[in-house]
Amino acid sequence: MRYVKGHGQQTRNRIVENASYGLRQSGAEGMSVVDLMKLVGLTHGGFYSHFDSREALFIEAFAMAMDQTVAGWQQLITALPIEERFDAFVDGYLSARHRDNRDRGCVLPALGADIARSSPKARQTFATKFEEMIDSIGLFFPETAPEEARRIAISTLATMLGSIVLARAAGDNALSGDILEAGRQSLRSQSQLRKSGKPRGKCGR
Amino acid sequence: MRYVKGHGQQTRNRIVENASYGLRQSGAEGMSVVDLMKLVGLTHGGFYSHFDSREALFIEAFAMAMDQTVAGWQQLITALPIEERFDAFVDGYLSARHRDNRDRGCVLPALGADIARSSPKARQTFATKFEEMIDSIGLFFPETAPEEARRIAISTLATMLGSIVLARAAGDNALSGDILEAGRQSLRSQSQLRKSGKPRGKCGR
DNA sequence: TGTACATCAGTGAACGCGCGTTCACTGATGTAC
DNA sequence: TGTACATCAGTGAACGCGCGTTCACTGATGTAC
Repeated sequence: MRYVKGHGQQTRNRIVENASYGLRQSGAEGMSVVDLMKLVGLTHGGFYSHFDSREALFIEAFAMAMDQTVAGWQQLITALPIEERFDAFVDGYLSARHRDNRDRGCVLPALGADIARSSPKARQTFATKFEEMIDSIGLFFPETAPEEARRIAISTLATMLGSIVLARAAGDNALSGDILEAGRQSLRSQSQLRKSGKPRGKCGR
Repeated sequence: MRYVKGHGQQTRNRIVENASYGLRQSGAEGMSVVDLMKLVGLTHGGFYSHFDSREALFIEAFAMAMDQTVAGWQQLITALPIEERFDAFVDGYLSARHRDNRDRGCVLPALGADIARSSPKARQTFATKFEEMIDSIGLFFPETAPEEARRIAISTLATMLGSIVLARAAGDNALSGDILEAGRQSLRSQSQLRKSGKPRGKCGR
């Protein structure tokens, strides 16, 4: 083979990319090397020309899935005027379309629970990229103090990923719709309150 | 064997109970029949005296994990005066202890993503028991209209499970602590707002 | 320019392994007489 | 009360299967002369 220069690298990228989709679709344990290579259009033996092990690919594919997730957000976000961005982000995330398309969707609901059981390297990747996610969401709140923007970003992500996990578990029915709607309403009303400029009461201890 | 009457049923219960813990610890795919039976103190062959298949056990163990989760909440809740219940529930759920004890913790962060990939029977179980969870949380808001109590219950659960998923992925460090704290603050400030009796603005479309 | 060789992505049979599952068997108990 | 038999939870070897991984090989391309 080796048709053109850089062909090997290109194949390698295709493997990682397909793995990034397959992982989100089927979970960390759900995608075999044979199935993956079939998807790419090659036989399984060639896999080890590109990667030392399935685990090594997992690390890379997971990192790509995190990157693609953030990139998707940023693309959506920058196409809209500032004041519409947060609502559009929430509506896009908590949509039936996102619920029904695991493979191209956010990596957090798809692989979140798996990461806790993964290797230290994968978890380090998570920690680094998750900080990027937080910063990315934090841009929605330019007028808020950094520590509070960070808190809001984190709890927003938690609510969104939790809602998608529940909506996917429920399936495609009234309950699933209720779950998405509950998440949207909760995030929207919190957003509205922030916009109205009311100082939030310091609560607790 | 067969030492006493009902011994078989008792063993069966021990298998389901251990599976309910093992599933939450290791995920739907992570616990083998051999490992499970070792935990119970028996050899693997005996498993099929009690269950038709691993899948049949999964259904039952998952149902038990859902039941145990709700039962744990109700136990915690009824031990406190009404006005302290919600905060205590949130603090207990979004605690380092819960993060670090997957096997006895809430089934949603542990198995939520797996359910979407499970059999229709398991998903039906989820839908039924999840409604019980919602109703259980809804009791925290006795003065709120039922539909709104339902929405609040769902989004509260989503935020909590999402926070635990993220905190477990992060591990046991500052980021993990930030995630738990962000969830607590978000849920508390929403709770405070509801208590202050302000009519929430109908937002949207 | 033409020829011989090196390179290396990709092939596909084969490997050991752990899994879920089956099955002939064991042996302590309950039951019939 | 004592004996023979039925019951059935539990044992552990064995099964087929799919998995991740290895390896000798292929064959189109790049390179040296």
